[in-house]
Amino acid sequence: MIRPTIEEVAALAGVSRSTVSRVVNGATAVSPAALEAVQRAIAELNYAPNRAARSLASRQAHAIGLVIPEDVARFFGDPFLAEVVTGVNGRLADSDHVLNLLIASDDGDKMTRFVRDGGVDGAIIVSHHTSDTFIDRIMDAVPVVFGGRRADGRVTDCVVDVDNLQGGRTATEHLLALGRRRIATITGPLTMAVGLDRRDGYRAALAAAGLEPAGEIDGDFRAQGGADAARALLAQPERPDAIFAASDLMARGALDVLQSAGLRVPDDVAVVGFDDSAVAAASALTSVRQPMLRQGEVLAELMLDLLAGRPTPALTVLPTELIVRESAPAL
Amino acid sequence: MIRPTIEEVAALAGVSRSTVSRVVNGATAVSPAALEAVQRAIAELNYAPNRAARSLASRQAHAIGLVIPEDVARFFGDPFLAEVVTGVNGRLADSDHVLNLLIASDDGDKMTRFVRDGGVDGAIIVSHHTSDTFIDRIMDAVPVVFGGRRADGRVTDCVVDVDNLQGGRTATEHLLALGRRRIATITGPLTMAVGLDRRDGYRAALAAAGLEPAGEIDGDFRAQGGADAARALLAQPERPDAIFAASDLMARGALDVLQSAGLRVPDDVAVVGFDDSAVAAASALTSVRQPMLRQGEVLAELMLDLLAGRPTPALTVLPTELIVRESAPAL
DNA sequence: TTGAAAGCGCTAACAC
DNA sequence: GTGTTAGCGCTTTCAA
Repeated sequence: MIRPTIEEVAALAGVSRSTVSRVVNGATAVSPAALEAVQRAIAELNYAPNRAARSLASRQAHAIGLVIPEDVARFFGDPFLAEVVTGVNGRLADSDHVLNLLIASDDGDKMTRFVRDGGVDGAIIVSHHTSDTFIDRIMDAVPVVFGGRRADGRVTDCVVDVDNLQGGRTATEHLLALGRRRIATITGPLTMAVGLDRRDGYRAALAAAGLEPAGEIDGDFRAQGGADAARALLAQPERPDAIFAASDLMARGALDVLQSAGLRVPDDVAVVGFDDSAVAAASALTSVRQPMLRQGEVLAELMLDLLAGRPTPALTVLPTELIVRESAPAL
Repeated sequence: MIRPTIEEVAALAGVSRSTVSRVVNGATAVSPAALEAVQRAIAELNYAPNRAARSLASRQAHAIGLVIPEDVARFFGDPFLAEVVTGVNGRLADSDHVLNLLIASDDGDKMTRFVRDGGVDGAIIVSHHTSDTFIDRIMDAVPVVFGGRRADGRVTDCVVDVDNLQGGRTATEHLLALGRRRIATITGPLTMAVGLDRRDGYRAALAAAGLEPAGEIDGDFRAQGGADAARALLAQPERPDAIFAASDLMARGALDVLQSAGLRVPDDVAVVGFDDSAVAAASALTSVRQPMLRQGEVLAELMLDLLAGRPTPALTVLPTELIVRESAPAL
């Protein structure tokens, strides 16, 4: 498998290397005749430009990195993130950038160096925490697009967020409309903006109704965390009559615990989740739907815009929608 | 953020570029004095070699790709794969290769081209199906290491497998020892060697006991698939008294269905899963443990060996172990 | 042990 | 529209 060089293509097509290069890079000014000759030669030789050479000369990697936080298992277990990645990948499919999922390893900063040394042209960061130290180091090397605001309030160029505040509020209002008065919440990590926002939406709705939270416990977005949190909630002196969990996975964990405790859902405890992922449908869970795939697509789109020097909005907020199912049915 | 070049480092250290290059690439023959001067200069300038230039000159990407099958959601949802990736990443941490997770998109072959154009030095392929067309195309471009045999029986250089046959057999024998006689299985995809092997182990154990399978249904490794399969099993004229599911996720899905159907586990139906992932522990599920992290580490290790030209075994088989919990307790 | 010199395969001015 | 000419920043013989 010897790869042909641009030189050979040029020779076969009877043109210069420059012309071949022009064709390869979306010919702006090439005669139809030359264009065709080159395309034919490329096809015949099965030519593909050498990435390293191209990067070196053009100072572009033609690759976009999507940074996966160190805790790979958590990232992989999250249906929301899977959808986001799918969206990003889909949008990038017909660009000439490849997607590289990069793991943010702690040790020696490998990922950071890769990014800084020109491994990618830009980075998409999702599922980030206040404790992530790599963010600043890659931000001053390449353009970065964030899925979700930075929880520490740092300013960033470009973020795609979901209206988590409204989502938390809607979920809680639904529970209130159902007549529930002892509403608890299982939050996401409070080191993440999503975690904070959903909780704040919950608080806002309760406050508007003149009620106090009936319990706020961090469930870390995972099923196990949700189960643990639910147990803690049940151990409280006054049992909640409703739970708003900031992710479907946590809601699902809570559902298991409620069931084991012999409590009926929604009769004894109504439950609302967040994401409207496959788990929600499978568990008849009322959930706040967020456009996961779309978020990925927008993230990719913005990155492409940024790289092309097109103007981009600093903040894009995507809407949420309450999907009502049996765990907290309509009145 | 202007990156210093090797030239500047050389100047500061008072040596030639060649010497700096030698130091950067694991100095084979550099005087202690030069070595130190260079190291000091590198530190002072915060120098890191330009990836593209390095790749171009050395014809090495210093990167290893781990190919993620198109169906991102399935890959991400699988705790086994998350562990494997963690293992690979961990082993690669102190090598000078970065790990790139690459998504095998269908359209236009983006990932394949990336690999063939020198984007990575080698590829690790896990979770592959007989229908995957990209495999052959990357195999003739770079060294490839497989997690799991190819289900179509094609010969490959280097595969790391788990003793799935034995695992399936052990699980089934345990159920037999419990006195179960109508044992059904929920298989993984039969387009994957793991799927086939675990089922064959199950069959072998039954055959040895002179029994027939009480049902074999494909559950695709996911919770939803496991639930659907369990429903199909319950719809059969004779209800199974035990189920061996080829993954914990499927076992978990089955557990839910059994519970909804008012059946007691293990009294009415005993259940054994596979993976011994977090779900198993959380659900008190008896499961066949496979060394997931270790598999990732071995995969990475072999790739590194391959790239270094060291001899590598064509097949490495890792052992499994039955972990007994309440869903199929010890006698 | 070290340096000089010749590229790696491509892009990007610049001239034609 | 097209070719010529320089490099991009590094590795790597080859001599010294």
